[in-house]
Amino acid sequence: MLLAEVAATSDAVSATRSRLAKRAAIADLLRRAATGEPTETDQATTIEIVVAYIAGALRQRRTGLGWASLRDLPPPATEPTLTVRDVDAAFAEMAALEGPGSAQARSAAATGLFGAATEREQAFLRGLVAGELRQGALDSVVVDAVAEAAGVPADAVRRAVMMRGATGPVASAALLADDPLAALAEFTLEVGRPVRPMLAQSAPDIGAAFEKLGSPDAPTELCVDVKLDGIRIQAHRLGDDIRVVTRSLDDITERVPEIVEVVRALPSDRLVLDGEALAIGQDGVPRPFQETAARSATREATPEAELASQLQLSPFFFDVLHAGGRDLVDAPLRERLAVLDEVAAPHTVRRLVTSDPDAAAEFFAGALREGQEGVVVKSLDTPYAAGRRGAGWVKVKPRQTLDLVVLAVERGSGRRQGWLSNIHLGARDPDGGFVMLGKTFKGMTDEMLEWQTERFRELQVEDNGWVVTVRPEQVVEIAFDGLQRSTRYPGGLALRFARVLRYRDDKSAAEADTIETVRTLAGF
DNA sequence: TTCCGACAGTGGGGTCGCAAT
DNA sequence: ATTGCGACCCCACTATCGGAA
Repeated sequence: MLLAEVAATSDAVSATRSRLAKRAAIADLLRRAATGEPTETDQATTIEIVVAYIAGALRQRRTGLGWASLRDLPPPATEPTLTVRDVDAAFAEMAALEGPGSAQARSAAATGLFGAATEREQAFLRGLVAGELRQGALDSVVVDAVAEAAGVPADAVRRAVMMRGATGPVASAALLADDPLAALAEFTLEVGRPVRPMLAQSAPDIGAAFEKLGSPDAPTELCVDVKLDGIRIQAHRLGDDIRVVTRSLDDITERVPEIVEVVRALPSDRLVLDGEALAIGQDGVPRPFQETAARSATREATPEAELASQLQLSPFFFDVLHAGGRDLVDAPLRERLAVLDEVAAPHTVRRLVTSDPDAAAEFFAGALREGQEGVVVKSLDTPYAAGRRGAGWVKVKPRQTLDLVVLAVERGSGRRQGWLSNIHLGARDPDGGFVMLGKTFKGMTDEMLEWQTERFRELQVEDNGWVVTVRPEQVVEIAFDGLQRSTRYPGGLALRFARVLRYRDDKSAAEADTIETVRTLAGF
């Protein structure tokens, strides 16, 4: 199959806002991809590549190519000749390059590939490399399209994808099998093969979380887990063979020997566990997320690094998908927790099971006093809905706010093209001026974007084509999750997950919060 | 007919590893 | 040694479509 056909489908997908029409266009592409290659193997490969590309991704996890390396492209070809397998082979080659001179070799390979692409194909490839296709369809829509093309229920495909941890192999199986449903049914949980993790929704407070999960009439018993501020881990154990992966199913086994040891010492030798890993201080208090992130991102535990850091990650498990030969994905949480306590104690997350929102609120407050991030409220009746932001789990975190001053605005892109979008935030310095603490584009409605575009044009003092600097007069109320150390900003600290609550026209910049207030909040 | 669940989009800060400078 | 880029860890929020109620 030609790359041009995939690009043409991408155009059709972009051109409509209807998800059903997007799905139909992709299903049609997949049907065509499922025929026309010489061998069954080529056929399967082609489907896998097309599934990746039309979902806006390359098959290679890392190519070393990024936005910056595509600034200067060779002149485009006039006729489309590239097949999707040519393109995949080219990226595979680039991904395999390493060592001195690799950047040049990669650049040469990219020039070769892009030089063989037409103008339209170049744009499509650039979108794939940068992960910015913006056609209104990602993996979920493609999964639905696979179902349509194979003539099977979407749930059957979705479930197979969650078990396989990837869409490509599931799509080729469904599209090439004589009996697609039977082929999909063969994708079952396999110990050692990562599964897409179940995600949580969020709620502003415990009461809202209970409302989402409980029955409106009678009190409902719910599980309240402490939410830890670390990295998500999924641990697989098959005898002495242990594997640890992250939320995106990246294998980090080599980086976390201490977690491997914990799992190895558990009483069951066939396990799939879901949990969180983080660094805990000598005092038992969780270390800041930045330290956990640094520890888990360090690839080789060199002896010096080991000595220097002394920082160990501790795993805390909150779910179990398989134990001792028994699959638990479809079992209700209540049952899974009973098994979890048998196989993972004491390395489990602390929890409370209650139907009383007040008791849950007290538990939440206690978790915060311990230095934890918050809680996750869970229905005890739901199965493990992998890979979807299912309604079964709801997280609750505290929210802090500050009144800050807008120092500059950046032009928006994509659907925010034409609007001033991303605002720079400053705290007042009592000695004069403002100290920048970060930026945010979150929490803005279209109406606010419209308003702020006009407002900041009024306050404009400079426009360099990307950033519009403004007179520091507009106060904005910002919500955020916490403060972290920063080397980027002059105050040495930055806001974590800042978002706009509202613009405050009742306050002048002279009444905005000061950098001292922020420092006191941060405690450093 | 209205409501709401699921999805895509729009980017945020920090960290490491790696190649080039 | 420093710098710039790529990849990936954490993520919040709004707009929209289309099926459920």
